Amino acid sequence: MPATPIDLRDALEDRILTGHIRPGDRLDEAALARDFSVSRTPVRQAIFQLAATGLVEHIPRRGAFVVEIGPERLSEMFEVMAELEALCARNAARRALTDDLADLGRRHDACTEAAAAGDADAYYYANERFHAAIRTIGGNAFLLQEIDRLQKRLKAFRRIQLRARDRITTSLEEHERIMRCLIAGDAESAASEMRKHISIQGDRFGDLMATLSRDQKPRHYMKQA
Amino acid sequence: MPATPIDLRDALEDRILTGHIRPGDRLDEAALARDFSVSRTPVRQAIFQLAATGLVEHIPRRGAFVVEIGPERLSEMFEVMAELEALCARNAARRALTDDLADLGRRHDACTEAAAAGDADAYYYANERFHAAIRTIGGNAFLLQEIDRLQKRLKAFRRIQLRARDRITTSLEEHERIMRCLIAGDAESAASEMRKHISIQGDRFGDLMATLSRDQKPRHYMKQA
DNA sequence: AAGCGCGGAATTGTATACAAAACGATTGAT
DNA sequence: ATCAATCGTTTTGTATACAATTCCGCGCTT
Repeated sequence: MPATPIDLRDALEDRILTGHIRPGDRLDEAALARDFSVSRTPVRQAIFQLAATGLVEHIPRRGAFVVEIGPERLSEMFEVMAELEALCARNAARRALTDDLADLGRRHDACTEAAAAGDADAYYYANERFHAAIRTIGGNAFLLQEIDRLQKRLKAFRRIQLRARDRITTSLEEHERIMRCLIAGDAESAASEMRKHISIQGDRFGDLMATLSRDQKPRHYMKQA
Repeated sequence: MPATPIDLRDALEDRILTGHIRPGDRLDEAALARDFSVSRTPVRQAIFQLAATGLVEHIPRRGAFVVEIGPERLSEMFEVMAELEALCARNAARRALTDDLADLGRRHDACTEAAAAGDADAYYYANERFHAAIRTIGGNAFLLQEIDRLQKRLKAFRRIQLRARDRITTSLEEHERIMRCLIAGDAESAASEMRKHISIQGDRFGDLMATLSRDQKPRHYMKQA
């Protein structure tokens, strides 16, 4: 990538999301500037923007670091995510048209197929599409935007994917239940099922994190000099 | 304020939140730079940060504008806010210690007094403190952070306050109900009451907005040249 | 008179230069 | 030998200069 005149921010964000730059790493302005063949000025802009969204933490005269999220914070984020997705489901149950449900059904089928094939990657993708559909049907554009933002922040920590076979099976069952609620137009149940569905992922992820972080020592800066 | 070496961002944000700079206004880099007695560089940083949080919208070669939120978007934001506060309430119901409840009771009393005195400003403040307590008891730091961010974005449109007398009365009744749920440890009811409580505010605010916006014409830029 | 194009002024975006603060390491004292 | 202070280096933060684009108004054409 020789030059990125339009949106350097996305390029940097991408490096973080893809794990090229990892949590805890310092964002070296000069190095990034060289790397992207621009001056430090636009690099700093990008860094500050990412700091404002919460993806990186900027410490005034020390530098910017990709946020390191501990298990507790991660669990908190999943709790919020669960609530937001539950809201989508609640709205979707009320607002879904028959066409929407048909489309959703197709996406659910795709999940089923991926699960049957035991293709974890395919399931991951189909799962995303299933949830995306529900979010869209929910029809709250602002909510969608917030969910996207939160997803980005979580994605940085999704490098280690949940590929456990049994999880896919239960995940699919949960989708099944959610779908039934949506078809029935039962908003409260849809919300509650969705909340559970996401929470479980969060719990599992949290467990995994906790396990992995055991042999990772705290890496850098302290609050005060 | 002759100089703001540390955090210009907050100063700018404050100008927006206090209505000194209003929705739809363009943020003139040069003017702000003069105004704060700094160069354009830090001003631009601040603007970009605010853009990333969603308070201002930055259009590449056109400038930055304080976001103008229409009634629909506002309603969406309130819906999300209601859900987030409901989550706080749900957690608070589960996690509240007796000390927490005692403190909350005192804050509730403050609301009651303000309402009895018919002091809308005092009620507004006491109300804030009541909600803040519940959020804290909820104990999800990330959630708190998100709520703060959302509040800021809404506050820019709260210049016109809800001072209706009857609203205060019903608001107080709603607080009463929420408190009972919290004391009883009924998480689901607490969440649902809180959601209703916030939603109503949103609806009323939306109505007000819709009324006011009738004689305000669209002000600026269009998507494409 | 209305629409179009052209040119100057203003504004945004980027680069570079410089000031100030933090970091690291070497040196000196106890 | 350990700790502390100081000097040089590195890195962040700010200012300024300049390039590029957009905005705005003028005059021209039809």
